[in-house]
Formats: sequence, structure tokens, C-alpha cells
Amino acid sequence: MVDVFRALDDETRRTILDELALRDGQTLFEICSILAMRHDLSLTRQAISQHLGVLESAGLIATERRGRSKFHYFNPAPLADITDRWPTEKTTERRGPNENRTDQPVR
Amino acid sequence: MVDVFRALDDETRRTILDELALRDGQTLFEICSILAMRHDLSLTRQAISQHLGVLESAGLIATERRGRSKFHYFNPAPLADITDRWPTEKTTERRGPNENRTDQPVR
DNA sequence: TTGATAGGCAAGCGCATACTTGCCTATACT
DNA sequence: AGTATAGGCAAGTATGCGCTTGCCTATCAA
Repeated sequence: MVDVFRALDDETRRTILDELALRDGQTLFEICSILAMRHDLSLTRQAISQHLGVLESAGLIATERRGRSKFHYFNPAPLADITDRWPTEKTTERRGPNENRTDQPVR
Repeated sequence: MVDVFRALDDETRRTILDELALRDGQTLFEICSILAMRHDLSLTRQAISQHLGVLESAGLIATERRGRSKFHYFNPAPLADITDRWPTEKTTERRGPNENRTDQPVR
């Protein structure tokens, strides 16, 4: 199991998420060619496959196998772990003010 | 310069942000004792100092020096880099629908 | 069946990162 | 002055991570 923070700490994985957000349901080979063409990333298929494994382990992508192809879908749900942990003005408006935040001395 | 994603990829640094969110403006020694007392983290002062350096380099904390003390303040602004890059339902309501997101075939 | 396509598994390499250790500077107190 | 406090700098170690290489399995078409 990989947490969201580690999964996001890699520019290649972030670019993969970008591309899946633009066009969902791509296969490993499609992602490989797009990374090579549009991002000048000359990585091996196995490298990309491992990145996809990390992203899936973190819950950021879901996969579906049909025949010999495997389709990858972006799932932004785990990103809520970040905004829930440190709410900012933009992410609090549906949850109300944060009542846990105080400025009391420790102890 | 450290980006937000790398800075967040460490549980100790995330805990530091938690504590600064609870009580802002703490010094290095205060953070050290709180991590030891409330989180069972037995790290050296230098380790914590390096973590604070990473967080500051990522813009997640601001510092202010007075006398021989240095106070640390949580700045959640860089977290917007994450929600802006992959908008979710909760983070889009002030920016309107994302018009860049399409499902057109590539090329 | 034979061959091509789509992907998986596992070992190994190199480098980055977290942490320690040791020493140093600067501010405050007596 | 002398001493304690708050923090910084730099080198060394060790584990983790990204990536490659090599080989293997499964599906589809001829």
C-alpha cells in the first residue's frame, strides 16, 4: 500500500495523472507513447508500468482488464486526504469552519 | 527549491504541519518536544531542523527570527498547486467547470 | 500451430534522501 | 568576562526509490 503523498512525489506519475485526466481509460502502451511524444520522456515500458502500479496502489487510478488490454482510469478521490488534512479557504466552504484549529498553548 | 509534492512525502513533515496548524509560530525546540511527547518521534534536533528547511523551501512554512529564536508559521498556499492541477468537485466551485478536460482521441 | 501483441515478475544498479554525529555561531543571562 | 540557550553547517551512513535488463505468461490473428 502506497499513500497519496508518495504517489504524487514523482513528476512522471503526475504527468500520467494529467494525461489520464485529459483522456481516461488508456492502456499501458498508449500512455507510453503519449509520454514519449508529448513529454519527451524516454522511459521503458516497465518503468511506466511500475509507476502505474504505484498510482493504483495509492488508489489514484482504477484498472479494468479486457482481453489482453488493461485500461487505466483516473480516480481523484484520494486527493481529498490532502485537502481534508489541511483545509484551506477553498476546500472548507462545504464543510464549515474548522473547529479543531486553535491557538491555545500546549498542555 | 523543493516542490510541494516532495515536501509532503514524509510523515514527519506532515506531522509538523499538523502541529503548526494547531498552534502556529512555534520554535524549533518546541516542535522537537511536541514531536517527542505527542508522536513518539525520537529524532535529533538537526533532523527536525532539516525537515523545517525542506518545508520552508517548499513555501509551506514561513519563518521569522527574533533574538535567538526562530518562529515557524504554516502557510497552506502552496497546497493550491495540488487542487489546481487536478480539480475535484470540492475545489472547482469557485473556478467554474474545467474547460480543458476533454475526452477526445489523441492526435 | 506459429507469430505478434499486451502486459507481468524479479533481480540488479545508481542515486537521492532521512538521519546522525561533531563542531561552530549568535543571542541572552549573571 | 563566562555560561547557557537557540540554532546552523558539513560530512558520513544507510535505506529507499526510479529505472533498466532479461525472461515469462496470456490473448488475438494468420
